[in-house]
Amino acid sequence: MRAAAEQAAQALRDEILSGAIPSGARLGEAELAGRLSVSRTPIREALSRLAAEGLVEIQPNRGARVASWSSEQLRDIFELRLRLEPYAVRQAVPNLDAEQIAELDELAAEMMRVGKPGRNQNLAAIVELNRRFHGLFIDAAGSPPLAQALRGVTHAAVVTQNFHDYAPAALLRSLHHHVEMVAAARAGAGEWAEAIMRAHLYNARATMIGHGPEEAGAQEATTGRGSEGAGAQEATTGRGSEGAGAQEATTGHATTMGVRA
Amino acid sequence: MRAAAEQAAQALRDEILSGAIPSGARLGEAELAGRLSVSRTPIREALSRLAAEGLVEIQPNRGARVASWSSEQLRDIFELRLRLEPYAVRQAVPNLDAEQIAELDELAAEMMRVGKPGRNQNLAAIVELNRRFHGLFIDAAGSPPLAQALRGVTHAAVVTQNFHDYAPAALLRSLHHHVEMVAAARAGAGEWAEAIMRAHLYNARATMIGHGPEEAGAQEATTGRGSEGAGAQEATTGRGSEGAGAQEATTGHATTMGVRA
DNA sequence: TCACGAAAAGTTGTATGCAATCCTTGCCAT
DNA sequence: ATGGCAAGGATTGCATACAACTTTTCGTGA
Repeated sequence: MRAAAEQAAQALRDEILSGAIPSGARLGEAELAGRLSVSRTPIREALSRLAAEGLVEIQPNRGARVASWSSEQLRDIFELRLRLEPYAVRQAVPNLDAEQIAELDELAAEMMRVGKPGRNQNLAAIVELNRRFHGLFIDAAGSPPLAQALRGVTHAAVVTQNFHDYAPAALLRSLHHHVEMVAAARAGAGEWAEAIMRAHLYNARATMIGHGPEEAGAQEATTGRGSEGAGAQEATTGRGSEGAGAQEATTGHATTMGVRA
Repeated sequence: MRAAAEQAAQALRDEILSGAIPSGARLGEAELAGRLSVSRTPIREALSRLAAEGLVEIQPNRGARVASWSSEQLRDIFELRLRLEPYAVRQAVPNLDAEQIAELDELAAEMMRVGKPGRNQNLAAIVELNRRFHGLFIDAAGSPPLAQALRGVTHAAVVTQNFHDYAPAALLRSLHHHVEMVAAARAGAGEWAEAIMRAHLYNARATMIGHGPEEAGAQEATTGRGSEGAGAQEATTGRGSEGAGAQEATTGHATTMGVRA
């Protein structure tokens, strides 16, 4: 897979993560092919890749849609992140060189800048910055299997984590966590960074899906629980999508994207 | 993706997991297409899927190979499994119904049968049984994100875990773990099952890659560590592969498959 | 003899055409 | 009026043809 397919995948990734294409929206192959000026073949390739990353869901003979997550799945995702990401950060800290720490510093600072309440608060920009921030730590952990396991859920969660639902106080906490994490990394204190990451995730989870692990009364007697069948229940989110006018959609931030129920 | 592609993916998965196709072997699209009697298109689709699962590695413009893991990656994989799979088992236990427990029982018993030392010890069969055993627990945990994260590493590890390297005593321990896990599940004792799974993984890791976490002296100053570039360093494992004579290869168990360095 | 380079063969990447499946719309019977 | 059914349209899945890249091989010159 190269040039066309990779490019198409990246374009779609950006559009999805930025919210230009709302979650649940249908992704017709012909439409995408026309819009991105490539054939359907690389489009299919790209959709496969994004499906593997968890960004889109493919149903046989029925096309692809932008993925969406139930609040239950969201709980699962955070449970997973809590189990892996603090560990990843601890492993990463000793591996970080000066350049990487500088980049983390820059990212954290930039997020503080664009996230500061008031006008010209650019929440959409945070999504991408945040993704790079977490991604840098994950890569630096130096464990490809760990990175692969986390990629999907950070993508997924980050998309959902559209920061629009953040209460101002929680958002500020989150941004300060980033800064503190950089400080911990610079000090070479892996366990410090790990602790902050854990707090970071708890904070995010609390705003995302009511707080607490809800450990008790969790099973609620869902008998078999048929593995993982496609659970996209008619999420046809607007978007008439006549002609090739997808440009102006880029500006509109989706408000409650990702969360299904 | 359906019929042809799914079928091709399953066929390749089986051949890889059973060891019929040795790790590191090249997977030419044309050859596979001819052998499985489908076009190259579904083959590419299948390879993409398997790459997402971590079973094959794709290098742009250079084709696909059966994945192989360095002993360092193997350590990473077990670190990941240790972090996720015991938890998965604990979550799964309350969800298991009688039928599933019966199936687990059957699988554990069957593994004891075919794994018992002596002649007609069928090690190849254990790989598949073991995969189903672990997979059943993982699915029953009821967390699609968790399942996806684990799928890759259990696949990978199970492939490597070809049981040929097991010392007889370690293999027996492993088989007894399965039986005990079923007992714990039947008793509804999630924490018991969790503990056994943890021991199970430690035991596997010890035979796989020298024991111990090797926590100290782990960083060994690998400076940048360029994210995740393709690190398949000429693993051209024999297999002249003239003509379409891939049938007889099905019988030969690869002896030290998966482990690269 | 070795190194460098170019051509050729083989393989992957992309585009397009056709077949199969699914969804929609309209009609008919109850 | 509502439910079921069939035909049409639209979309996905697969196959094949062509283009681009990579690797190998053979030849030439130092």
